[in-house]
Amino acid sequence: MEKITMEKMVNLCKQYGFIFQGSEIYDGLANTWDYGPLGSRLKNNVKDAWRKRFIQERPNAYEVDADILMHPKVWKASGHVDSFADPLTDCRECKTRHRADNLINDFSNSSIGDAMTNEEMINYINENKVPCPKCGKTNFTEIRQFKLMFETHRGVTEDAKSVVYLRPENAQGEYVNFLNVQRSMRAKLPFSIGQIGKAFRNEITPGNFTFRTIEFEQMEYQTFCKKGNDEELYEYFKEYGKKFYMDLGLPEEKLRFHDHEKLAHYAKAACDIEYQFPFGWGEVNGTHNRTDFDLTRHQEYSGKSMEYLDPETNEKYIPYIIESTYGLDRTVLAILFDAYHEDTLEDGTTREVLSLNPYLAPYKVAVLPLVKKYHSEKALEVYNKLSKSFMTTYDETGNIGKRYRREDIIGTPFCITIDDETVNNNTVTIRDRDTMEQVTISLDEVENYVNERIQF
RNA sequence: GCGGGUGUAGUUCAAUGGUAGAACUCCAGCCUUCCAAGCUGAUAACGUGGGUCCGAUUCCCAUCACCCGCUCCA
Repeated sequence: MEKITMEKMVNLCKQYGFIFQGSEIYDGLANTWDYGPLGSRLKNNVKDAWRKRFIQERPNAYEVDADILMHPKVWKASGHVDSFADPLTDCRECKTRHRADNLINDFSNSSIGDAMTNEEMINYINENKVPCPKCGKTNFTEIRQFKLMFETHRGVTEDAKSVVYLRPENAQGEYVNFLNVQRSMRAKLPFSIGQIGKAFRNEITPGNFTFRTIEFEQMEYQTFCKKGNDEELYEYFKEYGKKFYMDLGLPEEKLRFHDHEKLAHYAKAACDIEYQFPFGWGEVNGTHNRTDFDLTRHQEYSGKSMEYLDPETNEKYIPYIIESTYGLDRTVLAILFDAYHEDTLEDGTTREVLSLNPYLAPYKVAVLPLVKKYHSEKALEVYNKLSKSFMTTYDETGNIGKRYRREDIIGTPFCITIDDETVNNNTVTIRDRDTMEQVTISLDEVENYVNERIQF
Protein backbone atom coordinates (compact mmCIF):
# COMPACT_ATOMS: atom_id res chain seq x y z
CA MET A 1 0.00 0.00 0.00
CA GLU A 2 1.40 3.31 -1.05
CA LYS A 3 1.03 6.34 1.15
CA ILE A 4 -0.72 9.15 -0.65
CA THR A 5 0.69 12.65 -0.60
CA MET A 6 -1.32 15.81 -0.31
CA GLU A 7 -0.46 16.75 -3.86
CA LYS A 8 -1.70 13.46 -5.17
CA MET A 9 -4.90 13.75 -3.16
CA VAL A 10 -5.60 17.23 -4.53
CA ASN A 11 -5.07 15.81 -7.98
CA LEU A 12 -7.24 12.79 -7.45
CA CYS A 13 -10.02 14.93 -6.04
CA LYS A 14 -9.93 17.13 -9.10
CA GLN A 15 -9.62 14.30 -11.59
CA TYR A 16 -12.64 12.39 -10.35
CA GLY A 17 -14.91 15.26 -9.39
CA PHE A 18 -14.61 15.32 -5.62
CA ILE A 19 -13.09 18.75 -4.98
CA PHE A 20 -12.09 21.58 -7.29
CA GLN A 21 -10.11 24.70 -6.62
CA GLY A 22 -12.42 27.64 -5.94
CA SER A 23 -12.88 30.06 -8.86
CA GLU A 24 -10.34 28.04 -10.80
CA ILE A 25 -10.82 29.73 -14.16
CA TYR A 26 -9.75 32.99 -12.49
CA ASP A 27 -6.61 31.32 -11.10
CA GLY A 28 -8.36 30.43 -7.92
CA LEU A 29 -9.13 32.27 -4.72
CA ALA A 30 -6.72 31.12 -2.03
CA ASN A 31 -8.09 28.66 0.48
CA THR A 32 -11.45 28.20 -1.11
CA TRP A 33 -12.48 24.86 -2.56
CA ASP A 34 -15.61 23.72 -4.33
CA TYR A 35 -17.06 20.27 -3.86
CA GLY A 36 -17.81 18.56 -7.14
CA PRO A 37 -20.47 15.97 -7.92
CA LEU A 38 -18.82 13.14 -6.00
CA GLY A 39 -17.44 15.32 -3.21
CA SER A 40 -20.78 16.86 -2.41
CA ARG A 41 -22.37 13.40 -2.29
CA LEU A 42 -19.68 12.22 0.09
CA LYS A 43 -20.03 15.31 2.23
CA ASN A 44 -23.79 14.98 2.39
CA ASN A 45 -23.45 11.35 3.38
CA VAL A 46 -21.14 12.34 6.23
CA LYS A 47 -23.75 14.87 7.34
CA ASP A 48 -26.43 12.21 7.24
CA ALA A 49 -24.25 9.86 9.25
CA TRP A 50 -23.73 12.56 11.85
CA ARG A 51 -27.46 13.36 11.97
CA LYS A 52 -28.20 9.71 12.51
CA ARG A 53 -25.80 9.35 15.43
CA PHE A 54 -26.34 12.72 17.03
CA ILE A 55 -29.92 13.75 16.32
CA GLN A 56 -31.84 10.64 15.46
CA GLU A 57 -30.29 8.10 17.82
CA ARG A 58 -29.75 10.28 20.86
CA PRO A 59 -32.54 11.23 23.22
CA ASN A 60 -33.55 14.87 23.60
CA ALA A 61 -31.62 16.01 20.58
CA TYR A 62 -32.87 18.63 18.17
CA GLU A 63 -31.48 20.11 15.01
CA VAL A 64 -31.70 23.77 14.06
CA ASP A 65 -30.70 25.68 10.97
CA ALA A 66 -29.89 29.19 12.10
CA ASP A 67 -28.99 32.06 9.81
CA ILE A 68 -25.39 32.87 9.04
CA LEU A 69 -26.12 36.55 9.61
CA MET A 70 -26.94 37.40 13.18
CA HIS A 71 -27.48 40.55 15.17
CA PRO A 72 -24.09 42.25 15.72
CA LYS A 73 -24.70 42.21 19.46
CA VAL A 74 -24.47 38.43 19.37
CA TRP A 75 -20.79 38.77 18.57
CA LYS A 76 -20.33 41.41 21.22
CA ALA A 77 -21.82 39.04 23.76
CA SER A 78 -19.82 36.08 22.54
CA GLY A 79 -16.59 38.04 22.84
CA HIS A 80 -15.69 37.70 19.18
CA VAL A 81 -15.89 41.39 18.36
CA ASP A 82 -13.41 42.21 21.09
CA SER A 83 -10.97 39.38 20.62
CA PHE A 84 -11.15 39.09 16.86
CA ALA A 85 -10.49 42.65 15.76
CA ASP A 86 -7.73 44.09 17.85
CA PRO A 87 -4.29 45.56 17.26
CA LEU A 88 -2.25 42.62 18.42
CA THR A 89 1.44 42.24 18.98
CA ASP A 90 3.45 39.24 20.02
CA CYS A 91 6.26 39.22 22.53
CA ARG A 92 9.18 37.66 20.73
CA GLU A 93 10.70 36.55 24.04
CA CYS A 94 7.90 34.59 25.65
CA LYS A 95 5.58 34.22 22.65
CA THR A 96 2.60 35.73 24.42
CA ARG A 97 0.17 37.91 22.55
CA HIS A 98 -1.09 41.24 23.75
CA ARG A 99 -3.37 44.05 22.74
CA ALA A 100 -1.08 46.93 21.95
CA ASP A 101 -3.55 49.57 23.12
CA ASN A 102 -3.93 47.85 26.48
CA LEU A 103 -0.18 47.65 26.95
CA ILE A 104 0.09 51.39 26.46
CA ASN A 105 -2.92 52.28 28.55
CA ASP A 106 -1.79 50.11 31.44
CA PHE A 107 1.77 51.40 31.20
CA SER A 108 0.79 55.08 31.06
CA ASN A 109 -2.17 54.64 33.38
CA SER A 110 -4.26 56.58 30.88
CA SER A 111 -6.25 55.93 27.74
CA ILE A 112 -3.89 57.51 25.25
CA GLY A 113 -3.49 54.21 23.43
CA ASP A 114 -7.08 54.33 22.26
CA ALA A 115 -6.45 57.15 19.83
CA MET A 116 -3.16 55.93 18.40
CA THR A 117 -2.55 54.39 15.04
CA ASN A 118 -0.74 51.08 14.88
CA GLU A 119 2.47 52.84 13.93
CA GLU A 120 2.18 55.31 16.79
CA MET A 121 1.55 52.46 19.19
CA ILE A 122 4.59 50.43 18.27
CA ASN A 123 6.74 53.58 18.30
CA TYR A 124 5.42 54.48 21.74
CA ILE A 125 6.08 50.97 23.00
CA ASN A 126 9.64 50.92 21.71
CA GLU A 127 10.51 54.48 22.78
CA ASN A 128 9.13 54.05 26.29
CA LYS A 129 10.32 50.48 26.63
CA VAL A 130 6.88 49.26 27.57
CA PRO A 131 7.54 45.86 29.13
CA CYS A 132 5.84 42.61 28.37
CA PRO A 133 3.50 41.89 31.31
CA LYS A 134 4.56 38.28 31.27
CA CYS A 135 8.34 38.35 30.93
CA GLY A 136 9.20 42.02 31.39
CA LYS A 137 11.19 42.41 28.21
CA THR A 138 10.52 44.81 25.36
CA ASN A 139 10.77 42.93 22.12
CA PHE A 140 7.49 43.05 20.31
CA THR A 141 6.56 42.20 16.74
CA GLU A 142 4.93 44.71 14.43
CA ILE A 143 1.31 45.35 15.28
CA ARG A 144 -1.11 43.47 13.17
CA GLN A 145 -4.75 44.26 12.92
CA PHE A 146 -6.54 40.99 13.33
CA LYS A 147 -9.98 41.06 11.86
CA LEU A 148 -10.82 37.44 11.88
CA MET A 149 -14.49 38.01 11.25
CA PHE A 150 -15.74 38.72 7.77
CA GLU A 151 -17.81 41.86 7.70
CA THR A 152 -20.51 42.88 5.36
CA HIS A 153 -23.05 45.65 5.36
CA ARG A 154 -26.77 45.55 5.82
CA GLY A 155 -28.63 48.01 3.62
CA VAL A 156 -27.20 50.43 1.14
CA THR A 157 -25.24 52.73 3.40
CA GLU A 158 -21.90 51.72 4.80
CA ASP A 159 -22.07 53.31 8.22
CA ALA A 160 -20.92 51.44 11.28
CA LYS A 161 -24.45 50.76 12.42
CA SER A 162 -25.15 48.54 9.47
CA VAL A 163 -22.15 46.26 9.84
CA VAL A 164 -23.08 42.61 10.10
CA TYR A 165 -20.73 39.67 10.38
CA LEU A 166 -20.54 36.32 8.71
CA ARG A 167 -20.55 34.00 11.69
CA PRO A 168 -17.12 32.81 12.77
CA GLU A 169 -18.68 29.85 14.56
CA ASN A 170 -22.12 28.29 14.50
CA ALA A 171 -22.55 27.89 18.22
CA GLN A 172 -24.24 31.22 18.83
CA GLY A 173 -27.08 30.19 16.55
CA GLU A 174 -27.82 27.37 18.96
CA TYR A 175 -27.35 29.51 22.06
CA VAL A 176 -29.68 32.30 21.03
CA ASN A 177 -32.31 29.68 20.27
CA PHE A 178 -31.85 27.84 23.53
CA LEU A 179 -35.13 29.08 24.99
CA ASN A 180 -37.06 28.68 21.74
CA VAL A 181 -36.03 25.07 21.39
CA GLN A 182 -36.51 24.32 25.05
CA ARG A 183 -40.07 25.68 25.06
CA SER A 184 -41.25 24.45 21.69
CA MET A 185 -39.86 20.96 22.17
CA ARG A 186 -40.86 20.92 25.86
CA ALA A 187 -37.27 19.84 26.51
CA LYS A 188 -35.87 19.02 29.91
CA LEU A 189 -32.23 19.19 30.81
CA PRO A 190 -30.03 17.70 29.67
CA PHE A 191 -30.90 18.19 26.02
CA SER A 192 -28.91 18.92 22.90
CA ILE A 193 -29.14 21.26 19.94
CA GLY A 194 -27.23 20.29 16.84
CA GLN A 195 -26.56 22.27 13.74
CA ILE A 196 -24.74 21.78 10.47
CA GLY A 197 -23.65 24.91 8.70
CA LYS A 198 -21.01 27.17 7.31
CA ALA A 199 -18.76 29.47 9.26
CA PHE A 200 -16.21 32.00 8.07
CA ARG A 201 -12.84 33.11 9.35
CA ASN A 202 -10.61 35.64 7.76
CA GLU A 203 -7.47 33.80 8.78
CA ILE A 204 -4.00 33.76 7.41
CA THR A 205 -3.82 30.15 6.50
CA PRO A 206 -1.18 27.69 5.45
CA GLY A 207 -3.70 25.87 3.35
CA ASN A 208 -3.24 22.12 3.44
CA PHE A 209 -6.03 21.71 0.92
CA THR A 210 -9.43 21.74 2.63
CA PHE A 211 -7.94 21.37 6.10
CA ARG A 212 -7.84 25.10 6.70
CA THR A 213 -10.06 27.34 4.64
CA ILE A 214 -11.70 30.71 5.08
CA GLU A 215 -15.17 29.25 4.58
CA PHE A 216 -15.88 25.93 6.21
CA GLU A 217 -18.66 23.75 7.43
CA GLN A 218 -19.16 22.43 10.91
CA MET A 219 -21.38 19.87 12.54
CA GLU A 220 -22.02 21.18 16.01
CA TYR A 221 -23.57 19.71 19.06
CA GLN A 222 -24.41 21.72 22.13
CA THR A 223 -25.62 19.91 25.20
CA PHE A 224 -27.30 21.99 27.88
CA CYS A 225 -27.04 20.59 31.35
CA LYS A 226 -27.10 21.38 35.02
CA LYS A 227 -23.84 22.46 36.57
CA GLY A 228 -22.37 19.40 38.18
CA ASN A 229 -23.32 17.14 35.28
CA ASP A 230 -21.00 19.00 32.96
CA GLU A 231 -17.80 17.11 33.64
CA GLU A 232 -19.38 13.72 33.13
CA LEU A 233 -21.00 14.83 29.86
CA TYR A 234 -17.75 16.33 28.66
CA GLU A 235 -16.00 13.00 29.07
CA TYR A 236 -18.94 11.19 27.50
CA PHE A 237 -18.90 13.28 24.34
CA LYS A 238 -15.18 12.92 23.86
CA GLU A 239 -15.61 9.16 23.67
CA TYR A 240 -18.83 9.39 21.67
CA GLY A 241 -17.00 11.50 19.10
CA LYS A 242 -14.16 9.06 18.78
CA LYS A 243 -16.62 6.24 18.35
CA PHE A 244 -18.34 8.23 15.61
CA TYR A 245 -15.09 8.59 13.70
CA MET A 246 -14.39 4.91 14.03
CA ASP A 247 -17.87 4.13 12.75
CA LEU A 248 -17.13 6.29 9.72
CA GLY A 249 -14.20 4.00 9.08
CA LEU A 250 -11.19 5.76 10.54
CA PRO A 251 -8.87 3.36 12.40
CA GLU A 252 -8.30 3.88 16.11
CA GLU A 253 -4.52 4.09 15.74
CA LYS A 254 -4.88 7.16 13.56
CA LEU A 255 -7.04 8.96 16.11
CA ARG A 256 -5.99 10.53 19.37
CA PHE A 257 -7.17 12.95 22.00
CA HIS A 258 -5.33 16.19 22.56
CA ASP A 259 -6.16 18.12 25.70
CA HIS A 260 -5.76 21.88 25.52
CA GLU A 261 -3.56 23.53 28.05
CA LYS A 262 -4.28 27.05 26.84
CA LEU A 263 -8.00 27.59 27.04
CA ALA A 264 -10.20 30.00 25.14
CA HIS A 265 -11.96 32.74 27.07
CA TYR A 266 -15.14 30.75 27.43
CA ALA A 267 -13.84 27.30 28.22
CA LYS A 268 -13.25 25.40 31.40
CA ALA A 269 -11.87 22.38 29.55
CA ALA A 270 -11.11 21.62 25.94
CA CYS A 271 -10.03 18.53 24.08
CA ASP A 272 -9.51 17.82 20.40
CA ILE A 273 -9.78 14.62 18.50
CA GLU A 274 -6.92 14.54 16.04
CA TYR A 275 -6.45 12.43 12.95
CA GLN A 276 -3.06 11.53 11.59
CA PHE A 277 -2.96 13.28 8.22
CA PRO A 278 0.06 12.95 5.91
CA PHE A 279 1.13 16.40 7.11
CA GLY A 280 0.81 15.47 10.77
CA TRP A 281 -1.84 15.24 13.45
CA GLY A 282 -4.70 17.63 12.78
CA GLU A 283 -7.84 18.53 14.70
CA VAL A 284 -11.07 17.10 13.33
CA ASN A 285 -13.22 17.60 16.42
CA GLY A 286 -13.18 19.87 19.41
CA THR A 287 -15.09 19.27 22.62
CA HIS A 288 -15.36 22.15 25.06
CA ASN A 289 -16.86 22.70 28.42
CA ARG A 290 -18.16 26.23 27.84
CA THR A 291 -19.70 26.46 31.30
CA ASP A 292 -22.48 29.03 31.63
CA PHE A 293 -20.33 31.68 30.00
CA ASP A 294 -22.28 32.05 26.75
CA LEU A 295 -25.78 32.06 28.15
CA THR A 296 -24.76 34.37 30.96
CA ARG A 297 -23.33 36.80 28.46
CA HIS A 298 -26.43 36.63 26.29
CA GLN A 299 -28.58 37.27 29.33
CA GLU A 300 -26.44 40.27 30.10
CA TYR A 301 -26.38 41.70 26.58
CA SER A 302 -29.96 40.94 25.58
CA GLY A 303 -31.60 41.64 28.92
CA LYS A 304 -33.57 38.41 28.53
CA SER A 305 -33.44 35.76 31.19
CA MET A 306 -31.63 32.63 30.07
CA GLU A 307 -32.55 30.71 33.17
CA TYR A 308 -34.02 27.26 33.16
CA LEU A 309 -36.67 26.33 35.68
CA ASP A 310 -35.83 22.87 36.92
CA PRO A 311 -39.21 21.10 37.27
CA GLU A 312 -37.88 18.66 39.82
CA THR A 313 -36.30 21.06 42.26
CA ASN A 314 -37.97 24.32 41.26
CA GLU A 315 -34.51 25.85 41.07
CA LYS A 316 -33.74 28.46 38.47
CA TYR A 317 -30.32 28.45 36.94
CA ILE A 318 -28.38 29.12 33.77
CA PRO A 319 -27.35 25.79 32.23
CA TYR A 320 -23.83 24.72 31.47
CA ILE A 321 -22.99 23.85 27.89
CA ILE A 322 -20.86 21.03 26.58
CA GLU A 323 -19.97 21.73 22.98
CA SER A 324 -18.68 19.14 20.56
CA THR A 325 -17.85 20.45 17.11
CA TYR A 326 -16.99 18.33 14.11
CA GLY A 327 -15.14 19.94 11.22
CA LEU A 328 -17.01 18.59 8.22
CA ASP A 329 -14.42 19.45 5.58
CA ARG A 330 -11.66 18.00 7.73
CA THR A 331 -13.66 14.88 8.38
CA VAL A 332 -14.21 14.40 4.66
CA LEU A 333 -10.51 14.93 4.02
CA ALA A 334 -9.54 12.40 6.69
CA ILE A 335 -11.96 9.89 5.21
CA LEU A 336 -10.52 10.38 1.74
CA PHE A 337 -6.96 9.94 2.96
CA ASP A 338 -7.86 6.88 4.91
CA ALA A 339 -9.89 5.25 2.18
CA TYR A 340 -7.31 5.58 -0.56
CA HIS A 341 -4.94 2.75 -1.30
CA GLU A 342 -3.22 1.14 -4.20
CA ASP A 343 -3.54 -2.62 -4.62
CA THR A 344 -1.28 -4.94 -6.51
CA LEU A 345 -3.33 -7.74 -8.00
CA GLU A 346 -2.29 -11.33 -8.56
CA ASP A 347 -1.43 -10.66 -12.18
CA GLY A 348 0.92 -7.87 -11.14
CA THR A 349 -1.28 -5.00 -12.29
CA THR A 350 -2.36 -2.32 -9.84
CA ARG A 351 -5.63 -0.69 -9.02
CA GLU A 352 -6.43 2.44 -7.04
CA VAL A 353 -9.25 2.01 -4.59
CA LEU A 354 -11.25 4.23 -2.27
CA SER A 355 -12.40 1.83 0.42
CA LEU A 356 -15.09 4.12 1.71
CA ASN A 357 -17.65 2.99 4.20
CA PRO A 358 -20.45 1.99 1.79
CA TYR A 359 -22.80 4.35 3.58
CA LEU A 360 -20.55 7.24 2.60
CA ALA A 361 -19.83 6.24 -0.98
CA PRO A 362 -21.09 8.75 -3.57
CA TYR A 363 -22.51 5.95 -5.71
CA LYS A 364 -23.74 2.78 -4.07
CA VAL A 365 -24.06 0.81 -7.26
CA ALA A 366 -22.67 0.88 -10.78
CA VAL A 367 -24.62 -0.86 -13.51
CA LEU A 368 -22.32 -2.25 -16.19
CA PRO A 369 -23.45 -4.05 -19.34
CA LEU A 370 -20.88 -6.75 -20.02
CA VAL A 371 -20.92 -6.02 -23.74
CA LYS A 372 -22.47 -2.77 -24.80
CA LYS A 373 -24.13 -4.00 -27.93
CA TYR A 374 -25.83 -7.00 -26.33
CA HIS A 375 -26.59 -5.88 -22.83
CA SER A 376 -27.01 -2.13 -22.65
CA GLU A 377 -30.75 -2.15 -23.16
CA LYS A 378 -31.32 -4.46 -20.21
CA ALA A 379 -28.71 -2.61 -18.21
CA LEU A 380 -30.49 0.70 -18.64
CA GLU A 381 -33.68 -0.92 -17.39
CA VAL A 382 -31.85 -2.09 -14.28
CA TYR A 383 -30.23 1.30 -13.86
CA ASN A 384 -33.57 3.08 -13.98
CA LYS A 385 -35.01 0.70 -11.44
CA LEU A 386 -32.15 0.93 -8.95
CA SER A 387 -31.90 4.71 -9.26
CA LYS A 388 -35.16 4.94 -7.38
CA SER A 389 -33.54 3.35 -4.34
CA PHE A 390 -30.02 4.73 -4.21
CA MET A 391 -27.39 6.71 -6.06
CA THR A 392 -26.60 4.57 -9.07
CA THR A 393 -24.28 5.14 -11.98
CA TYR A 394 -24.11 3.57 -15.42
CA ASP A 395 -21.08 2.94 -17.61
CA GLU A 396 -20.88 1.15 -20.94
CA THR A 397 -17.60 2.58 -22.24
CA GLY A 398 -14.53 0.36 -22.64
CA ASN A 399 -14.07 -3.19 -21.46
CA ILE A 400 -15.48 -4.49 -18.23
CA GLY A 401 -12.15 -4.48 -16.39
CA LYS A 402 -11.59 -0.85 -17.10
CA ARG A 403 -15.00 0.02 -15.81
CA TYR A 404 -14.37 -1.88 -12.58
CA ARG A 405 -11.25 0.20 -12.08
CA ARG A 406 -13.15 3.41 -12.66
CA GLU A 407 -15.62 2.48 -9.97
CA ASP A 408 -12.85 1.39 -7.58
CA ILE A 409 -11.18 4.78 -7.56
CA ILE A 410 -14.41 6.62 -6.79
CA GLY A 411 -15.33 4.16 -4.07
CA THR A 412 -18.45 2.54 -5.51
CA PRO A 413 -18.99 -0.50 -3.29
CA PHE A 414 -21.02 -2.62 -5.70
CA CYS A 415 -20.75 -3.22 -9.42
CA ILE A 416 -23.62 -5.02 -11.06
CA THR A 417 -22.82 -6.68 -14.34
CA ILE A 418 -25.55 -7.30 -16.85
CA ASP A 419 -24.90 -10.28 -19.13
CA ASP A 420 -26.81 -12.95 -21.10
CA GLU A 421 -27.95 -14.50 -17.85
CA THR A 422 -29.61 -11.25 -16.88
CA VAL A 423 -31.37 -11.00 -20.22
CA ASN A 424 -32.51 -14.63 -20.14
CA ASN A 425 -32.89 -15.47 -16.44
CA ASN A 426 -32.97 -12.12 -14.60
CA THR A 427 -29.86 -12.88 -12.58
CA VAL A 428 -26.99 -10.46 -12.14
CA THR A 429 -23.40 -10.67 -10.95
CA ILE A 430 -22.52 -8.35 -8.08
CA ARG A 431 -18.87 -7.60 -7.55
CA ASP A 432 -17.62 -6.32 -4.20
CA ARG A 433 -15.17 -3.41 -4.32
CA ASP A 434 -12.96 -4.50 -1.47
CA THR A 435 -12.87 -8.28 -1.78
CA MET A 436 -13.43 -8.39 -5.55
CA GLU A 437 -15.61 -11.41 -4.93
CA GLN A 438 -18.59 -11.99 -7.17
CA VAL A 439 -21.98 -13.38 -6.33
CA THR A 440 -24.85 -14.14 -8.65
CA ILE A 441 -28.32 -13.28 -7.43
CA SER A 442 -31.75 -12.66 -8.83
CA LEU A 443 -32.48 -9.17 -10.05
CA ASP A 444 -35.31 -8.90 -7.52
CA GLU A 445 -32.91 -9.42 -4.64
CA VAL A 446 -30.51 -6.65 -5.60
CA GLU A 447 -32.18 -3.88 -3.65
CA ASN A 448 -32.23 -5.86 -0.43
CA TYR A 449 -28.70 -7.07 -0.98
CA VAL A 450 -27.39 -3.54 -1.35
CA ASN A 451 -29.58 -2.02 1.34
CA GLU A 452 -28.34 -4.49 3.92
CA ARG A 453 -24.80 -3.48 3.20
CA ILE A 454 -25.06 0.29 3.17
CA GLN A 455 -26.47 0.84 6.64
CA PHE A 456 -24.76 3.10 9.12
C1' G B 1 2.92 36.90 7.21
C1' C B 2 8.25 34.78 6.20
C1' G B 3 11.70 31.48 3.42
C1' G B 4 12.32 27.83 -0.51
C1' G B 5 10.22 25.42 -4.82
C1' U B 6 6.79 24.90 -8.99
C1' G B 7 3.40 26.89 -12.92
C1' U B 8 3.18 23.89 -20.76
C1' A B 9 -3.54 19.59 -22.72
C1' G B 10 -7.93 16.62 -17.60
C1' U B 11 -3.08 14.14 -15.65
C1' U B 12 2.34 13.19 -15.98
C1' C B 13 6.30 14.91 -18.64
C1' A B 14 9.28 17.08 -23.10
C1' A B 15 11.33 20.76 -26.39
C1' U B 16 12.29 25.78 -28.04
C1' G B 17 14.41 33.57 -28.30
C1' G B 18 11.23 32.34 -34.54
C1' U B 19 3.54 29.87 -33.31
C1' A B 20 4.81 23.60 -28.91
C1' G B 21 5.80 17.03 -28.89
C1' A B 22 4.39 12.63 -26.44
C1' A B 23 2.20 9.10 -23.03
C1' C B 24 -1.96 8.18 -20.11
C1' U B 25 -7.03 9.78 -19.37
C1' C B 26 -11.52 11.30 -21.72
C1' C B 27 -14.89 11.06 -26.22
C1' A B 28 -16.62 8.45 -30.97
C1' G B 29 -16.19 3.94 -33.84
C1' C B 30 -14.39 -1.26 -34.52
C1' C B 31 -13.28 -5.51 -31.60
C1' U B 32 -14.23 -7.78 -26.90
C1' U B 33 -18.95 -12.55 -22.76
C1' C B 34 -15.98 -10.48 -16.17
C1' C B 35 -10.75 -6.92 -14.01
C1' A B 36 -6.68 -0.82 -17.02
C1' A B 37 -5.74 -5.58 -24.04
C1' G B 38 -5.71 -4.02 -29.33
C1' C B 39 -6.89 -0.92 -33.87
C1' U B 40 -8.85 3.84 -36.12
C1' G B 41 -10.20 8.72 -35.35
C1' A B 42 -11.32 13.27 -32.59
C1' U B 43 -10.86 17.11 -28.74
C1' A B 44 -7.26 19.40 -25.88
C1' A B 45 -2.00 23.45 -23.16
C1' C B 46 2.56 27.64 -22.63
C1' G B 47 -1.45 30.89 -15.07
C1' U B 48 -2.02 36.51 -15.55
C1' G B 49 0.07 41.45 -16.44
C1' G B 50 4.17 44.35 -17.65
C1' G B 51 9.39 44.91 -19.51
C1' U B 52 13.69 43.76 -22.88
C1' C B 53 13.69 42.26 -28.08
C1' C B 54 12.29 42.70 -35.01
C1' G B 55 10.08 38.58 -32.36
C1' A B 56 9.10 35.92 -25.47
C1' U B 57 6.07 29.81 -23.70
C1' U B 58 11.57 30.51 -23.22
C1' C B 59 15.16 36.11 -20.39
C1' C B 60 13.78 39.99 -16.44
C1' C B 61 10.06 42.18 -13.02
C1' A B 62 5.44 42.03 -10.74
C1' U B 63 1.15 39.41 -9.61
C1' C B 64 -1.97 35.10 -8.85
C1' A B 65 -2.19 30.05 -7.50
C1' C B 66 -0.32 25.47 -5.69
C1' C B 67 3.50 22.46 -2.99
C1' C B 68 7.30 22.05 1.19
C1' G B 69 9.02 24.24 5.79
C1' C B 70 8.15 28.04 9.51
C1' U B 71 4.61 31.31 11.65
C1' C B 72 -0.37 31.77 12.90
C1' C B 73 -4.81 29.39 14.45
C1' A B 74 -11.14 29.63 19.85
